[in-house]
Amino acid sequence: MKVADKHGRIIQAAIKVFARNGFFNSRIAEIAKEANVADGTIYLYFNNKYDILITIFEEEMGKIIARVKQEIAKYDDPREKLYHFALLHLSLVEKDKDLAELIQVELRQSSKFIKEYKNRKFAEYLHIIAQILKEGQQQGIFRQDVKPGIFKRSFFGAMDEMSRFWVLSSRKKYSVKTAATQISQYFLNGILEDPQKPGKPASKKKKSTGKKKRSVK
Amino acid sequence: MKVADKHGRIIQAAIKVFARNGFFNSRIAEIAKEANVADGTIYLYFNNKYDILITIFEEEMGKIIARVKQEIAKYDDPREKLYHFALLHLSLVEKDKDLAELIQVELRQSSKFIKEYKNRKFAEYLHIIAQILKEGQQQGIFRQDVKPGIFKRSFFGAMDEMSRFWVLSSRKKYSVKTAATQISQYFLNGILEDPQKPGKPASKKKKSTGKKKRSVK
Amino acid sequence: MKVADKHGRIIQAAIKVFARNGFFNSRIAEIAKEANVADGTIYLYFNNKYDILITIFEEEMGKIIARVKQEIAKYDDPREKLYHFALLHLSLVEKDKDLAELIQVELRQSSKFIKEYKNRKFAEYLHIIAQILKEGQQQGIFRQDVKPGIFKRSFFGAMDEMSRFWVLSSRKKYSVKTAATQISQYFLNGILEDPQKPGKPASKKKKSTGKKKRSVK
Amino acid sequence: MKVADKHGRIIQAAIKVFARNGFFNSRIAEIAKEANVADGTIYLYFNNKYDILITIFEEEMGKIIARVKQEIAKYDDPREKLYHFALLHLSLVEKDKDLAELIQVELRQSSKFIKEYKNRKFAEYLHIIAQILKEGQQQGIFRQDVKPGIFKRSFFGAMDEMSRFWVLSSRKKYSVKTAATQISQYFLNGILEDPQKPGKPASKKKKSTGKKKRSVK
DNA sequence: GATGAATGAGTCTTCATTCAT
DNA sequence: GATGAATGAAGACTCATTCAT
Repeated sequence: MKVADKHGRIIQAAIKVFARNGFFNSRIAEIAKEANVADGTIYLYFNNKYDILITIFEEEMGKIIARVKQEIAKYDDPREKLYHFALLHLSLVEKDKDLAELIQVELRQSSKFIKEYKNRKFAEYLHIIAQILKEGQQQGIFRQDVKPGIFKRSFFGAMDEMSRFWVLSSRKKYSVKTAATQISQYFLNGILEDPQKPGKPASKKKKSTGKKKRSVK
Repeated sequence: MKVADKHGRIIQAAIKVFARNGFFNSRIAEIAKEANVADGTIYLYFNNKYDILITIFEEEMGKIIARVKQEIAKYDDPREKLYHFALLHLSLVEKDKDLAELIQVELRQSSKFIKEYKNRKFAEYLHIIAQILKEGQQQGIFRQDVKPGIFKRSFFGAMDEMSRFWVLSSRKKYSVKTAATQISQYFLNGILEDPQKPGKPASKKKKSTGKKKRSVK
Repeated sequence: MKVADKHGRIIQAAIKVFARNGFFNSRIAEIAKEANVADGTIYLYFNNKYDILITIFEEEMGKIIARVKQEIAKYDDPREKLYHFALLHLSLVEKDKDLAELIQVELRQSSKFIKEYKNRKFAEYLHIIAQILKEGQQQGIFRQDVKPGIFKRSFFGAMDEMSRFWVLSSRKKYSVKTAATQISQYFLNGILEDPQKPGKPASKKKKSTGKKKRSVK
Repeated sequence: MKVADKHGRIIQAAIKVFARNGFFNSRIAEIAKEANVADGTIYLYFNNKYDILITIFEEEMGKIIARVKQEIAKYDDPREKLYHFALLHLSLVEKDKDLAELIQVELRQSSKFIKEYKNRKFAEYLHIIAQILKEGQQQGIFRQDVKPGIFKRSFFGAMDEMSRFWVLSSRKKYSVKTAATQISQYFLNGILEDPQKPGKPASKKKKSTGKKKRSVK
């Protein structure tokens, strides 16, 4: 396995190198060295530098999606599903920071330089979140006015930004569990102390009301 | 003013060009052409290509931060502040897509190739969110167990992912107002139909119940 | 025989591939594929890429020379020999265009990149023409002042340029017989209507005669 | 002129280098060095390596064609024209061997690797010869059955092969004048001692006739 | 200050050749 | 002998940066 599977070795090397330097600042020669193959060997397995990046995305995202689907299938309750989605997502990020960084930082901008590339895997990943939401809506657990298209992006974005923080700062102030719990709490219960109060009060400008509702601070 | 302010013209040209091609696929010559100056002139105003990017970030983020601070200062209620933060953020994205894209896609990875650059402006931006939260917590409006470090990133991440969708897809399924409303709703009230129910039920595996599809809580 | 004779198969494949792409734009891999052998197998039969080219030349030119010698030996009259030389030369070109093209286009410049290679076969081919001429001169058929060194190249060049036309244009405006007849006519009789008139009149500048358009001779 | 005119300097350098090594074995770096410019500078004047070759051909052939047309316009007599065409052609070859070699050896095979390139200049050059012939035919000087399409290629081929000999061997056994005279003689008068005899005798096989016409050698 | 022609370091990619199987 | 995966040297071309004008 170490000797053979050049494809896998190159992929792993590329993940490391791309994560370290960024795609554009990575050299094929560096990947080759990291993978212990000759420069030219890389071109026996990939068409070009971009192709390596795309392949990483397709293959690794494929694995992640399968893993996540399998995980949330364990739970019935959409609330549970959402929480475990977050937990697993953040765990995977923690486990393979290089890959996480790559997906977050490099593949996001892939649309910029690979016009043809449609990020189907990413759409598929987001779709899982939307499905959980819809399930909950059908069961009457989640509010009907929540728009899946906005929710899936918000939820993913929340986790993702948290991940970026971990990935880039290389120190981790909060545990995966804490982060997953907090984030799912935000989305499930909101952050209001007393949920009976409306989340967004009728727009009332600071200066418009003479009888100040309360003095901030 | 248009003719004289070379610095500004170069910055604007660079925003356009970087947004169009990405930083690494943008050419100094293209920026120069767009700005109607000679290639060499750019080096009278900036040290190098990276410097243009950093300057864009510093200057434009500075403006945005000032703008946001001024906006939320209009409101007393932290809930209002949060909503208007989201509304303004998304409006700014909509108004200047090039800049938004640049900040989202390119500057995120600036740490990759500009090791010395610490993204203070971005931290400052996130800090505003944390401040709103803390304010609400002090007023007893927001729950005390919400961690500012996680919340600020989650909230920002939610908006940001939504923005990316707009910026990259160039079609806009939802209005700015809808998105801002939805997102602040998620974070303030959560998405539960009946907020009395706890957001995260005691962990209960699917397989545990054979018959009933599921009993929520 | 087809299966066994790898040498021959490689040669034939190389002729095809070289003719199609030119020597420098041909790939060993392509020749190997065309010959239905592995890339490495080629190096069991040839030292390197150049060696294939040289071998083609040596072997194929050898066959051609033998064929031509045998053909002209059938005729006594040097005039006949010359005509049949042309006829056979052009017929061979027509029959194997790939080989003809290769010899014409690629092997001509072989001296450029294979310093050691002296084109003996080609010299031998030209020599046949010179021999015919000398024979005719000894018989008093051909003029004594015709220089074999110039004649052999002129005659060959005439046929060769005609061949190149056929080979490169892939359409054939004139038949082999017509071309061979015309060319040998040019060299044997010249193109003058009245051979009594000298071919090259005493140099007389245009401007010398004001009225009469010109007086030949 | 030495300092400026980079275009011209690069062209001259390329002619030298291409002639020395052949197109495919020439390095851009070598041309740059020869021209005393940086590698990159070449790309300010030419699109790519092929473009240099094509430009050489177009520009230099253009000059040659103009020169030749001007020269033969001095003479009225088609026979004179033909002779002076040959004389000038060979003189030009002698004067700039590098260019001559380039045109002969490299540009001939240009069709192989530059599919789009149509060799119009070369066609134009050949056309001049055909025009001389037609002129002579109209004046009743040249035989009517001579086909311009064959004649122009034969005449050019004769000169060209002679040139190649000079160019490649770098020694010159015959003077330009001798060669020009001989070649035009061949084509105008043929090589027969007694032009009254038919150039091509009725096909008569060696062995078919018992009374040998003559014993060869 | 402004220009833009010139520079040349840097890298992806190709492909003839090798060699373990 | 035959294979074809692996090698790695080599080169066309790009483009950020400089500097003479």
